[in-house]
Amino acid sequence: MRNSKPATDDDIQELIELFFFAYRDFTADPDAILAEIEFGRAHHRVIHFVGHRPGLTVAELLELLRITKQSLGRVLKQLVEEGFVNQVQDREDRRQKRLSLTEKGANLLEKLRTPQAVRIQSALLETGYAAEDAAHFLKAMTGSLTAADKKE
Amino acid sequence: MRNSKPATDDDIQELIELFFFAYRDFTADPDAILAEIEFGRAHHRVIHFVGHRPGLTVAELLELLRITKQSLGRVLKQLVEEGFVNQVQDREDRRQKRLSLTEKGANLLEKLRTPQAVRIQSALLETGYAAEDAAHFLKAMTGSLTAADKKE
DNA sequence: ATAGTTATGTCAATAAGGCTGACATATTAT
DNA sequence: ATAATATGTCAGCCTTATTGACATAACTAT
Repeated sequence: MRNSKPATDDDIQELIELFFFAYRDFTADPDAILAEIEFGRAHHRVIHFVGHRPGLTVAELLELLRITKQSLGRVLKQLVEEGFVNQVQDREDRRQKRLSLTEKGANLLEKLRTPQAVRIQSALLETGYAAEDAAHFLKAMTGSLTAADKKE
Repeated sequence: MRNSKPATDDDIQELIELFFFAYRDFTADPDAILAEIEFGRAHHRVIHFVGHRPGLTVAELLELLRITKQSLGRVLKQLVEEGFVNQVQDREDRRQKRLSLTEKGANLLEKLRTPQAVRIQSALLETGYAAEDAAHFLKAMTGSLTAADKKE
């Protein structure tokens, strides 16, 4: 796939717009499910990362989400109180709380994941692209623009 | 690129997450520019679509953004008052207002577009993918999940 | 032991950007 | 004339973010 023809301004313009539409629709499906149980997108993000990185700490979660602890606070509190997320004190550093999903939380995550997985699978099938290639592109879209910290 | 190996659950999981990161970083650059002039992401969206589809009506803009007219109202009003967007009455149907960017608006759009264009160009360069391929994938990610209205 | 730092949590105030519902106006269509 | 459409606006509400200040517990260094 190397050395394809360069992108024109119009190509770029189209990609900017498509990226907006794709993300808008990508989040719309789980949003609808979340609305039923009076949760929002913020809850989804927490459940996603806690589910995917069981045992992560609050500080690590904040860094992933790039929000303040005050913002996380309410959402996390709700998730814990309603039994979606577990907090256990770390043995070595008892200030830290290790987060993980309860079974209830794992069930919700799976429910939220499904439409997004279906959407991605159909897109891969439709285009014939490998997951690897899509991942490569999205990774290249991520991070700071100054190449300095590309390894992030 | 047809018939690549099928995506595993882990592949999908990674793509879901990468999509979140990519969009987070994609919007962070213009957000920083907008903050300087006390605008938000909502202003960006309006400027983008008005710039890209000069002469579109308010109703069309609402459909693109998928928000209510009350939500659009505040943002559009600001953009018009501060001279970024023009409204002209349609000749044939004088109820309609055709929206377009002023020079000031076009300048701002260009300024906002630049970091996003740079990000996309570097991602294409880094991966060696053609803009066309990226567009194809993002289009496949867009729309309703029920194939019924795939042509949208 | 004491002092400082770290991880977490919480309170209060503020803002952006969505939402619903209601209503107003001008214009077009029947 | 009446109804429907395109737009705008008022009022109130919600979620999710922000900053700043402060509290507590636990770890680290002196």
